[in-house]
Amino acid sequence: MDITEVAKASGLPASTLRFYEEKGLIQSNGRNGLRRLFSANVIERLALISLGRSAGFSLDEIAEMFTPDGPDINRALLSAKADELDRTIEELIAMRDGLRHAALCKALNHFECPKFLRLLRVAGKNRFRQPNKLKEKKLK
Amino acid sequence: MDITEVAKASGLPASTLRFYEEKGLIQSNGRNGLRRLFSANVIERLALISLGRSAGFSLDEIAEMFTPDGPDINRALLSAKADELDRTIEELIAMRDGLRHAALCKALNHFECPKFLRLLRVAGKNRFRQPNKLKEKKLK
DNA sequence: ATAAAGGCTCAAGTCGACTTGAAGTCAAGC
DNA sequence: GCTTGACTTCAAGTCGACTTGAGCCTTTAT
Repeated sequence: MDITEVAKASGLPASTLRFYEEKGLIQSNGRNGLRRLFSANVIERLALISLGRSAGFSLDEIAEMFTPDGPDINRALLSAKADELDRTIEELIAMRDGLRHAALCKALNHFECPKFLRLLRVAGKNRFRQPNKLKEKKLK
Repeated sequence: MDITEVAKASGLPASTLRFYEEKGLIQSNGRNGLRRLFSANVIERLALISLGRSAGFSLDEIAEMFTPDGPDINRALLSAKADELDRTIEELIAMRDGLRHAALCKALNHFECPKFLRLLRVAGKNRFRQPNKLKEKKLK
């Protein structure tokens, strides 16, 4: 596949694909003249990267998880990341429940609503983290 | 409370608290000379902000959700954000299961493992998003 | 054979979320 | 009364993840 086909199939701009290749997250297998050629499985790999990003992992972390630099993959690392996700999932559930409650609750100020506060405190046990923005990317 | 007390209680550096105040995410209620004074409920508000961040919301989104600029809060917005979180949670669950499987699976390459691919595809139905880094912040 | 389309490289720019640094203020202790 | 240390402002810097722009090279259609 050439780069625009991959771009269309994945929804990512070509510039991002070049950037990911430079970072070692994907590989092109050879060139047609100047032009990169990709094998079809790059699409799956991009889906995985995208999923990892939406799970809050950085590109470096994703590379670490899925680009074995040693003889085999780091299973302990994968388990640790899975555990990390479990904690994040709990937080998101608390946040979602808090939002849903706040959308219905009659209290003017959520901070006066004991139910809301309790939902917050459930997630309050966690250590501090800071993920980032979410941008939308339309699929053409 | 003064700014260092808030910093200790929340685990956030004073610089971040000033930054959040400037953005309108928190308020100081008056000054003692030059120095900001905060009321105790700022701690809860910071917990909420922190939770929102870990749920992938930007500071602007959090402000939008929890700083009513009209007569009352935007309940539809809160529901929409809750729905957004539901989709994110599903993705994270798929990712977590994928990671856990990959940590055990004997296949050299995850892309050759049908179980792993199936887990990916579950989350593949979603549109593309891109959150960001997670940094750790120690609580002293 | 030439021009337009689209790929290429490489450097620089952008954006959100902070952080850092310089320079000033002020209350408290010696 | 002067230093010290914790606070203040404001501008500039940083970091990750891309995006954009300039200038160059090919392939393809005319």
